[in-house]
Amino acid sequence: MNIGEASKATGISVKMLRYYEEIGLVRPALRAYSGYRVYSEKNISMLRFVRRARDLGFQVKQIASLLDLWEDGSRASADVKSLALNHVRELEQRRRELDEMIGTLQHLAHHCHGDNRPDCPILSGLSAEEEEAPTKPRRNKTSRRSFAVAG
Amino acid sequence: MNIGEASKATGISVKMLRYYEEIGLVRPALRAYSGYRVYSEKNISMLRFVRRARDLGFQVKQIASLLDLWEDGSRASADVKSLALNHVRELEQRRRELDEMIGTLQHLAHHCHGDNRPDCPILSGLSAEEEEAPTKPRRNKTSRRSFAVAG
DNA sequence: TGTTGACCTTCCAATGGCTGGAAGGTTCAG
DNA sequence: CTGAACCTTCCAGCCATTGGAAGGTCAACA
Repeated sequence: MNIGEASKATGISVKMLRYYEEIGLVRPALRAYSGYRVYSEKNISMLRFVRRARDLGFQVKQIASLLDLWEDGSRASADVKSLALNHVRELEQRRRELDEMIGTLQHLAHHCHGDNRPDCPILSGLSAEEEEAPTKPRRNKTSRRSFAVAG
Repeated sequence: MNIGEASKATGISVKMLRYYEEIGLVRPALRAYSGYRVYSEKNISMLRFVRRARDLGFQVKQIASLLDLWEDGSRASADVKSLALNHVRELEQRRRELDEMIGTLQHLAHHCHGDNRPDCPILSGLSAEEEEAPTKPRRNKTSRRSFAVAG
């Protein structure tokens, strides 16, 4: 199977197949005399595994770990589970952040007339000093403020 | 106010302040004789606006549009609202995708013993051919498959 | 047999939104 | 005057991916 067929079989683009090889996520494919990459059925199932993991939002490094476990017949399922659950926690964190954004925006939009007048609570909301309790701390090193106005 | 103070006042890193200027998201700051950037209170409130928009997940291009509207006294609030609601829809789409990932992973993890034996439904799940109805179509150009096994 | 045209190869560049670091200038307190 | 804490520019890298150029290979068909 050449790279185009492998792409169709796995749902990974040709570009990505080469990229995954380049970064060492998967072992280099064998080559035909022509220099073309040749994929075995085993390669294909590995790659499908990779794609499914990507679809679940795993990063390349995590997929590398998963692949190691996948290939390791003496793995402990606990290791896989912990990796998976850690990832779930990350996804849930991202979901919480999304939820907060959606909530805030919907709240702002709800109060916006949405007509041809310029008054807009969305824009005022975005201009607001700093509303409510800041849920996540600003990623600022220090929070002391010295508001000297430069001449 | 120099760039460090502006950073503290807005919650945008010094690097980002320079970057936003470079990509044209905000107008170049005035300069002192020394070459240092000098920020006015008006700059600061613009930048705060920018940060709040980023915190709500808007991309730089969208923030540029929002800034245009913000500065345009004759804007129609409908334009702002539509921009915001479009963004909400994107966020909701991302949340749906997250939900699906989380659901699938939790389902898999739930069936994994998580002990020191190697059997692991998570890994088998990731190896699975193609489970259920594919919710989103693969981003593959064609879906015909030709599984010729290369010699 | 030659010619398409669809493949394949490598390499280099760009995307977005940042962060880091080097090399050097400025400011300010001691 | 010295030193540190700023500031400046520029260049490079991160992640996962896409795009394109320049060129080699393969299969079908005239």
